[in-house]
Amino acid sequence: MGVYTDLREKLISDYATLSPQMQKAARHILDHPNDVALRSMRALARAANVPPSTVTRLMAAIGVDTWQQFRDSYQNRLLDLPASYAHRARALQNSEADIHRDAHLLQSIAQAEIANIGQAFAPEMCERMKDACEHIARARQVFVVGRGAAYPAAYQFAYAYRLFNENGVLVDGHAGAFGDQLRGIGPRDVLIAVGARPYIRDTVRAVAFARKQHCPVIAVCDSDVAPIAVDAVAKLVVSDSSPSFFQSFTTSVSVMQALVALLVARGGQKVLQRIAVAEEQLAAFDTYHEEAAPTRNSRS
Amino acid sequence: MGVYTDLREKLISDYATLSPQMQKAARHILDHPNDVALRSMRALARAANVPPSTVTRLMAAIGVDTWQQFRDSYQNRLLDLPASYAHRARALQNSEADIHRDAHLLQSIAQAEIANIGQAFAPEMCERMKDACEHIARARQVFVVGRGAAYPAAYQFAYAYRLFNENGVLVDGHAGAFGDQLRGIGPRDVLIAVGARPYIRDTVRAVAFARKQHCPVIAVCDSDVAPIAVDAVAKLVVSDSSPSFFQSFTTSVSVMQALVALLVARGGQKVLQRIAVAEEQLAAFDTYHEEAAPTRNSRS
DNA sequence: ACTTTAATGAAACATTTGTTTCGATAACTG
DNA sequence: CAGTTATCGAAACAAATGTTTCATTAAAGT
Repeated sequence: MGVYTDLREKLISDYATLSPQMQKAARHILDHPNDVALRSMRALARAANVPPSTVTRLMAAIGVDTWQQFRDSYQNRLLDLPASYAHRARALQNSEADIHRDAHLLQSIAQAEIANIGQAFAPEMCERMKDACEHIARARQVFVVGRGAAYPAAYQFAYAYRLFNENGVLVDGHAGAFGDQLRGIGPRDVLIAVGARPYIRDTVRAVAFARKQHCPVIAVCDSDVAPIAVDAVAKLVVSDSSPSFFQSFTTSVSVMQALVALLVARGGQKVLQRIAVAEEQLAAFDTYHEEAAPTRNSRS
Repeated sequence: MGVYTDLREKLISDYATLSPQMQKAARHILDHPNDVALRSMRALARAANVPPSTVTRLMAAIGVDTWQQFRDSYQNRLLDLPASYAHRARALQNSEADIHRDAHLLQSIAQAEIANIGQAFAPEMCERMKDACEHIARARQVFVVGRGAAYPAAYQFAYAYRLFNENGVLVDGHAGAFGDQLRGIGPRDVLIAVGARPYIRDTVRAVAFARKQHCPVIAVCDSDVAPIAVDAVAKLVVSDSSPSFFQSFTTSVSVMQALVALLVARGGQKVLQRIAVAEEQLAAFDTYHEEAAPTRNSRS
């Protein structure tokens, strides 16, 4: 069981000295250790976008004679892990509390997240998501509102959406301009409102205002009868149950992301091109960090 | 096609009707399920003292088309993907594309989310989260930085953290004050940086600056060798793989939330009281919508 | 500028893989 | 008993795997 850690550590410590292509391979291995254990070397190379020879060379570079050796150590790691996620959590529940309380809490969180995702992507919800997309695709302007803990979900959608459409508005109420941003909202627009109990007044007001202007509302919330879901054309109900003290909006983020994915899939090639343009612009603005060129002369 | 529900059950129930040699193979499979997932069919046959053809025949006998299918289900069990999801997704893949393409996409997203959560909350990562909490709990000030798509994760943490501690700073670079917000950062503070490839320059710069000031860094990122993870005291690696076009930061949000939960658990009663106070304040500011009193005649 | 070196991907290579074929053997049936 | 069937394993097969080779290219050194 020590073999695995050694190889992984070696991969990390030697990373800087590796050639660019080997870095690509090493990185994929570090990020997808299970691929090493379960898939073939060639399959891994394909996934990493690297010729098979590079992987072989990488083995030599980190002092491993053969891919089989490397793979074995990763398989052992898999075998050391308790078999099942559910089993893991259950086992922890039965163990002494003090040392494992943290671990138990984390496992509970993970379990809750998975359960929430499962509910949010149940068949009926998927149908509702598709309906929601129809409305969004037809809309003149797409407003998104989410305050407090729900803000990340709203932001996430607005950020991604703006990469391929210019008619998205994140109603974030900066500088108190909460009302301003909704000015002009009407029947041909759509408002996506994110919130869960306790509902934040601003969000409820925004929904009420939109409804009064006959603007269709898509509600991402915790109940079919949530105040922001009344008369909504699509109610995307996400469970926010969490063992932690706070309500969990992570599932809302997932749902918002799924909406974006649906829109992109619907938009086809044209949307992809727009995204490419947006990315170019970001690169031109020097937004992204250029990865360090592999230090050639810094080898040990 | 057909009975994917549980191949192991099928093996057990049909065991009596199988030919002696097939029973030998079946028995070995039942006794050594991991061999199915990790080793080759021929290797398994050797271990079971059976010619390869027997295994192939066994597959046909239990109604499985190909060894690959069989092996996949055992690999999934190892990876602990909830079976229902894997199967649902696979079933949809085989269905007519046009109507179900959206459904398939959504199922893939759900599946990916669950897999990502599973990885992020693997035992080793849980250890790292606990380490990270130690640093946060000791810190004089807690800085959080995340730009672009990673912003929701950073925001989520800052928002929740501020409910029970006043030493949290969300480095969001509003009004270009990106540098200002990091002024005074030092060895007794901690910087939590969230980001994935492509890394946004601001985030990388923030990390570099913090490191120069000898401030410990907690990196929530997509790789052990991410630029923002260099020399980090805790590297929380979250996979951002997603079938959608965009990288998925939902797992990062989950991890950030888990950090908060750990901190709250660690803080005990005192923290809970502070949260109660914070909520009272919010209520006093009229932040929350008062739910309509259940109208008497609107019984469910 | 030229030489030397390192890096890279395509192709070739020998194995190994999962599957199929086919003759041999055993078991059962009439 | 003969004849049919079911079972089995060796061999053949195409497809894949992991590795090595080699020519080409890009970078460093002189």
